[in-house]
Amino acid sequence: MERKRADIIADELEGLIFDGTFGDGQRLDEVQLSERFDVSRTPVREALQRLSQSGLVDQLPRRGVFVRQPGPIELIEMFEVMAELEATSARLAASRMSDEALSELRAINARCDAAVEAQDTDGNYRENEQFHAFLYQQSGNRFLEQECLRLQRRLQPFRRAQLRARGRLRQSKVEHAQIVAALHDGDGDTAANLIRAHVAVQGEKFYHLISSLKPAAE
Amino acid sequence: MERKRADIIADELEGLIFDGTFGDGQRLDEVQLSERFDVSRTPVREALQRLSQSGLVDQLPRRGVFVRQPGPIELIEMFEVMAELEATSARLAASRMSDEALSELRAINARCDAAVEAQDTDGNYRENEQFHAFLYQQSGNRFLEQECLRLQRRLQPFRRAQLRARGRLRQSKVEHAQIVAALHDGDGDTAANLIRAHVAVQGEKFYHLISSLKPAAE
DNA sequence: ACCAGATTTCTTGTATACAAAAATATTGAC
DNA sequence: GTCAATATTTTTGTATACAAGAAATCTGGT
Repeated sequence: MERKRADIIADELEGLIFDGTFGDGQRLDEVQLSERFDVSRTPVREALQRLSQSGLVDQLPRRGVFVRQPGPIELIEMFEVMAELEATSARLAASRMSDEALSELRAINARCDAAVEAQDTDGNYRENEQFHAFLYQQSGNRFLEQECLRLQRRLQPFRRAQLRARGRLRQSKVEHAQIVAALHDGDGDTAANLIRAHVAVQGEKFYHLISSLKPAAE
Repeated sequence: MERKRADIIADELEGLIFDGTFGDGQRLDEVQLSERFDVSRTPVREALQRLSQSGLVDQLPRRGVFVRQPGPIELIEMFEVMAELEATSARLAASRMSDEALSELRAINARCDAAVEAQDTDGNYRENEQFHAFLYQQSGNRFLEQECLRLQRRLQPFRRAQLRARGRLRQSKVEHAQIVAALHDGDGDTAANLIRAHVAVQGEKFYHLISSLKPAAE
């Protein structure tokens, strides 16, 4: 059993916001939700508070909570920050990671490549996440690791959306290989620059994706 | 009136944790706190949840919440991340900030220097915070700005503690001047490196401060 | 018909009541 | 006296009840 009802509800709501079931600006009614999840308002309120702190909803006092989907500009900004945090991870990892860790990274990357070859989108996504998470860990800075994971989680749905962009997978594979090489050489600055570009490009791709869709939506 | 009781309590508790009234590992009893603030358990619980998300307390299911003061290692880690985020701010600001903004920055820095000369510790602290906050803003990345402010707030009590270190103020003044100069030149990389060192040194100073105190405490 | 003020309804924020789980105390066997 | 099993107490998590603020509706005047 997961810890508390409030936590389950928070995760559930997070998913519903991520997958767009609750659109931007939509009000989340406490009683409606409590009926939906068949609990009282108390755990629902706790869950909503959590989402509010995560920035997924805005909580206006005495007014209610409203879904707050990041717009294209904010997304670019978030990817920009993510790129910097990951770059820092890589730079630190380059000087701190052991030979065993490097082997482990290669192994993860190999699984990632294999998934690409097998057209296994889900598998590739998982291993790719692993690749990045492993780098956070190897930065040797636990706090940095936590912050990276937090932001990665937040950007997850958007990453996933643009993963299908044509040719992105091949390109990503090449970039990963370059990153591993830089880490092998202990060249922190190169690794940092590579990762920065690798992550930032996702934000840009997503931006273009959005822009091309926006006119159609109106 | 501040938004809700829960918010007031959260801020109050935050202060009590920051100033050390509640030490590391101490359990925060819901009923005790509700009596102390003369409210029911409900707003207290909401406040505790907020602190839990901010990382100021650990919340063990069905066990209670416990104060979680960062140890020296974690502090260094946090300062390291802060340094990177600020470095990014500076780098972006160097290419994005206008001439008017640069003037404004100079003005803030002048007030900061004046406070140093006047031995006005509090004033200097405020203006110094302003200086940094202004740079976050000038990064042109709102998300980055928010993240910087969040972490700055978290590290506030520790910054303050080591601010009195002998000669630090003078040194800090010089560093600020260098940073302004780099921004004037639009030299983002130099500005980033300067800021990174400027912030990271605080973490190191604090580490040494702690280390020298630790033996005495035992 | 339209607007201002009052009234009602609805929703959030807080208090209290209850349930379940963990910590503590108690009792009994060896 | 010590340990273990059980009973009691505490404390957290959840449900419900109540209060107060905001939105919506109604009413009367122009």
